[in-house]
Amino acid sequence: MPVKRQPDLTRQRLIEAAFEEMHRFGFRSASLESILKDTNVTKGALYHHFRNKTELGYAVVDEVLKPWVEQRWKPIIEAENPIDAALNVLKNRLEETTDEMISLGCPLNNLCQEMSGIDAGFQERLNSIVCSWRDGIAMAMRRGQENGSVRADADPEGCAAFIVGSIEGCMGMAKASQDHAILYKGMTGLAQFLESLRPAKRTH
Amino acid sequence: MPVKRQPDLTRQRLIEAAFEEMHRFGFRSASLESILKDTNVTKGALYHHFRNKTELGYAVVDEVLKPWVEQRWKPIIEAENPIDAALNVLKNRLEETTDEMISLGCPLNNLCQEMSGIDAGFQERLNSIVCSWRDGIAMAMRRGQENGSVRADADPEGCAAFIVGSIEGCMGMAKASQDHAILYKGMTGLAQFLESLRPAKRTH
DNA sequence: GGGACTACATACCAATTAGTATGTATCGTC
DNA sequence: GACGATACATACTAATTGGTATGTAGTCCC
Repeated sequence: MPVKRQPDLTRQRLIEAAFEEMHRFGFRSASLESILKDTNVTKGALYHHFRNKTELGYAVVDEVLKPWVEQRWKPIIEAENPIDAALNVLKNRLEETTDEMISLGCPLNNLCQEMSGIDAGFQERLNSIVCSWRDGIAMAMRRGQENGSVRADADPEGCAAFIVGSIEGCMGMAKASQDHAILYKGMTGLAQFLESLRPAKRTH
Repeated sequence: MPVKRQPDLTRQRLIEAAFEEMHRFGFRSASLESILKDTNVTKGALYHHFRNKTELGYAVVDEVLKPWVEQRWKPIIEAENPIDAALNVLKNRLEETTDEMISLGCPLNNLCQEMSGIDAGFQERLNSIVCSWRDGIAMAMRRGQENGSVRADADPEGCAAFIVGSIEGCMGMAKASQDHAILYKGMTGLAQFLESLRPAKRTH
């Protein structure tokens, strides 16, 4: 006899479909009907699992977007030599960024730009993701300064804000131009900046 | 006898109100009714001046957003020493960026992130703005390389893409965090990058 | 001043939206 | 196996949306 009810799976399918729909159209233009169609779930089921559209959006951020972001930048945050790690991760991210991702943009940045100014619930959740990314980089830089892989006069918080900002920004400009090459050029500039954070060679 | 009809002014008021509404809520969530309410213009008048909502949006981009952006970065593009000019403009922009602007985000970036992936008309128009900004910076850098104010081994196109990306990105992250300080930190990082573009001091 | 064109104004429409009310089948538990 | 709670399914609603049809008054030109 086949299993007829799998509430956890139903819920999971809903937030994953919602993530895609939101990535494509943004939260406010995401259509619940469209999500239901994609998942073959009914409206009754959706409103059983989520109180309203906003709660569904929050669940997407907490349960899909957050791990998605964290997993992507973990290598930098855990690295001994953050500059090497960052350059390596940047290269990998650059290679695996599909044309579709360029066209749709970074799901994190998309939501930030759409919702941060108009919904406190989204703002808090998204900011917590951005903050832990930024703080992770700053921490890695301080560790790098301790072990000598990062120059001592660099400001970890400032650099972290700049790095995160330029990554999201270059991704966004690549989306604006619908051109992968813009991302490549931007990341080359970032690589140059990262190199400048290495300690100066011994002169004597 | 008072003037009863001022079609040009009516049109201007509409696109300016639409610019504000779009800045606040994005294009798709911008409500025509709300724009009409703000301007005391009727629907008939609006649809006399614009064929549909999309054409209104295009007019906003071409006639309000484009000059708004161009005027803001003109000093860099025209400068003899682009690095000095950029640092100066950055400082000014930073000072004049209000809390409301942080909260709502850059109107250019907002629209790019919302519309580039889903409407070719917006994409082309917005991209033309981004491109002329980026190209202007690249041109200024080449000029700087010729007159010796920018190091010769820098890649103008790459740097321009990085500079524009990081400005928009840091602005976006400040919006995400709803914190002016993030913009300040990011722009400090950018200033550091710009300094690294100066020619190395003669060691001879 | 009269006709024609422009610049509006009003009222309406169809589609889509998030959300709800209510009914029913399945599931775990005793 | 009964019973209560969970997990759905169906049908509907109210509000908002962009867009249109049609009417009217100002404006310009001869």
